[in-house]
Amino acid sequence: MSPSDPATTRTGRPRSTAADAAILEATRALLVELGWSKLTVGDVATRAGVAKTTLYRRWAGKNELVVDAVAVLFDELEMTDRGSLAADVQGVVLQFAALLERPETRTALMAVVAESTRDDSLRRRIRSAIVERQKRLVVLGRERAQARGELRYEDDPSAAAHHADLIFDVIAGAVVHRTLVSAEPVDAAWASSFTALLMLGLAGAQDR
Amino acid sequence: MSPSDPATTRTGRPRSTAADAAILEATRALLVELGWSKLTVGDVATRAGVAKTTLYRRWAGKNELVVDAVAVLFDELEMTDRGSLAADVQGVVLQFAALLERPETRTALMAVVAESTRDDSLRRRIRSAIVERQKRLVVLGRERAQARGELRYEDDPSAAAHHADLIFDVIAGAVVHRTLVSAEPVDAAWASSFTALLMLGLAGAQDR
DNA sequence: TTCCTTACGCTACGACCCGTAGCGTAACTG
DNA sequence: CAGTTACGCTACGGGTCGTAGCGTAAGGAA
Repeated sequence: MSPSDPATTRTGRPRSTAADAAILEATRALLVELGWSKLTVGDVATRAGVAKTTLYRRWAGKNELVVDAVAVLFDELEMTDRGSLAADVQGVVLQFAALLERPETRTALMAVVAESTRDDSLRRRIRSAIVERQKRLVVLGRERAQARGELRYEDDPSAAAHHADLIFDVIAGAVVHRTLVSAEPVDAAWASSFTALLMLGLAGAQDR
Repeated sequence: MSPSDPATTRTGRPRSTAADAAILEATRALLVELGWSKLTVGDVATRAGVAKTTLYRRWAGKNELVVDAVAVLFDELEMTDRGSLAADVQGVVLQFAALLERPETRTALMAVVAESTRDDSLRRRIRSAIVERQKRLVVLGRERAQARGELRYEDDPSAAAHHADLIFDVIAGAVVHRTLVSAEPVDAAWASSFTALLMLGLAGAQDR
């Protein structure tokens, strides 16, 4: 996470971990105040009480900085066992939606994804810092459902991985699209309808 | 679409519709070559063979310009009747995925959505120019499925609209997320798995 | 035709942001 | 203590933005 890892730096003055924290904190604050497009690296450095050169020693630019600044927010996501697959899905949907309600993530998430379409290293950074964190919840929820007998265990491990990826894209994609593209709230009612659709399918969801 | 609408301009020299077309075409070409972040308004004007001031007379800035330039690509989307709801879903998924494979849309779509989180007028422009165009397909597919007897007719028109919105967010969201966030291809196999999930639900999709 | 109005191409401009270089100083190591 | 790296600061060239001002071009109205 923080670029000041003493494992690589043996001698000389060590990187200030306080500067790391101040920079990331300032980045989040300015994302709230200004949004992605008006955020400048110089502003972040000033707000953090740090020289611009200090910031550039740690991050290559705005993209990488914002990814790291926002990534920690995804640690809030957790998968409490709610007793059934449907309840777990609904819970994770509402948690993820709450995260996307925050102005930092709202303005930053799609922006860095857009940038990543032309920058492979940025895409990998997003994957490891953000995407994998969310996907863990899906894998965990699936395992719980299998233990409950709500879902079958897959024989083929490759098919199981593909299935988990599919579920992940459907859940995360629907919430993101609803929030940022359709720009309508993910409330309990929507989460309930979505969960029903996911559990029962198009035809089945109409008959509940 | 094109900002040169003679309805408002009565007297004086009319706007050049050729300039409109050249600007939008140049925008798409430079989106392919440079991507969203490195695209500059000055470059577009030069490529279009037009003065920068001419461009600014028509569009407020990069955001609005790119939305209009990309919007026409969504006219390609069409809903041919494939005989069943599942086939229609799979068809529309593959069509939308093909659109997202194009470098113009790939780099531009999420970027303007990200911008729109802080710009209401841009959000409305995206909605009318892009989102509504896609949503029509969902509404049409639903009506066909109802006519076939695959889906029930809803009594409450408000519930029907919510249901269509939900389906739209699920389909479009999953395809976008798979393509741009997970950065993996939407091929026939994925489309088939997704369609099965949407038709049968989580448990049902495992038993096909 | 002659006027009036608006669009066009061109140039120039201040403002802003980027990313880096160079310097003297600070902090930690052997 | 000497060696090494980080820090704050200043300054800079390069690029983009969005606008103003000019003379000219292309239509409509008297």
